[in-house]
Amino acid sequence: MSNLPSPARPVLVPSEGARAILAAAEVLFASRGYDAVSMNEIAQAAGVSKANIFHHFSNKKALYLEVLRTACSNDSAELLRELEQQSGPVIERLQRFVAHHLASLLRNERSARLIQREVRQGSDSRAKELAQQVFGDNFMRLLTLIKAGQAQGELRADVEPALIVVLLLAGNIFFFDAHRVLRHLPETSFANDPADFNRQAMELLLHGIKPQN
Amino acid sequence: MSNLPSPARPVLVPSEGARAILAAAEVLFASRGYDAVSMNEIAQAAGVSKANIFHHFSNKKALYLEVLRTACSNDSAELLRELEQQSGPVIERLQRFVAHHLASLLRNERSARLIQREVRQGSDSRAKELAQQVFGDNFMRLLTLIKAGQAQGELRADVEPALIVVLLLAGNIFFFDAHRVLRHLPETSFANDPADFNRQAMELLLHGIKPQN
DNA sequence: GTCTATAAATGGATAGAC
DNA sequence: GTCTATCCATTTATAGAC
Repeated sequence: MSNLPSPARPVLVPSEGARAILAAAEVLFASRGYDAVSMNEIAQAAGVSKANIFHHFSNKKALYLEVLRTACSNDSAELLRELEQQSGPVIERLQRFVAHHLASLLRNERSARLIQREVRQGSDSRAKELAQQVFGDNFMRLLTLIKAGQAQGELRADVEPALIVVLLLAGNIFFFDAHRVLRHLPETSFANDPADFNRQAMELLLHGIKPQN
Repeated sequence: MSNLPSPARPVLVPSEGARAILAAAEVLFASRGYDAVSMNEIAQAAGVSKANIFHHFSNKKALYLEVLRTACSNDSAELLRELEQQSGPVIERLQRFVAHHLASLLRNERSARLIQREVRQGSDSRAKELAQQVFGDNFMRLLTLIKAGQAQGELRADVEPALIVVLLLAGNIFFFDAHRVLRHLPETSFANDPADFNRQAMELLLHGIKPQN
């Protein structure tokens, strides 16, 4: 996969056929990955001819990148909005964000899977692109939120803020990835209840697993 | 993908050619996934003819499952050994395990990626198989370790033990998946130093991110 | 924009000699 | 066990009519 399409590109309004193709492709690419899905299959799912796909998209890779691009911008925009509209104590804001983030992952499962695939198997230059164009804004906003909490004494000041961000996200993403497997392991009732997982994980992260003296 | 091969299967010693094929296939499947890799490619990488692969393995899926099976048993065995040889205070044992686990993920990057792919895109019945046959033992051992810590007062008793296990693993797996991307985000010096990440993350998980009053 | 028909290449898998 | 040669289905992509 080559570069992520530049955001300053002229975005034409897609025709009805094109939208049907994009929607069908998103479902298929997300659930089985780029290589396992054929253009034939996409055409059938979209209810158009295979040649019609090549009329709207120059080749398979271009179609995939278009699917990926819209997934990225949708998800990213949604989370950014959430982060901006926040108010109140930092801890509560973090709690709301984390809950919203996990719910958003589960609700937009397809986009999330697409993006994660890129994170994991993309090249090094692609990792940089993703960091800057997709995750950069959200990450920095979380960072400043946490620094604000530290400045006000709501959070410990002797911890790297980025580490807190990472642990918050790690829990959510692990839950998203693994809850199907977790359910089959012992004593994991929370695996069926994302909100409950969020509550317990946040409580744990706030107070630690050591008894308070 | 059908069932994981039964562990009680008669394991014949593989010939030299078969081992070369398995090794080449592991590299390719791990880095690009099942569908993106062709038998032609594997043959070239292994330095044998394509027909020879079909002599040793009945078809592509069988080859893939064999690769996966050895990856699972190797990784799982290594971690089980680590957990069994442990002694000392529970917190220190957890710390050693977590460090060992992350190092093992990074060292055996290929096996880890193969197994993770199965966790993420496998069917529901496959998720159950993985939970029981691959992760079950390690998970339960960690569980009893944490319960021991709670019983002795080393750890808070009012937290679900499985949740602690999940958060420990989540940090490691997130680091493993995302450190390439993390490196390009601001203030993430720990992204280049797994041991440092482990230290800081464990400290945070032990004491929490709230100031101790 | 949409289609049918077809090209050109590659995919997994087999036959049969050595 | 290993090879060359081949089969056949499927793949991406194009040509050209409507």
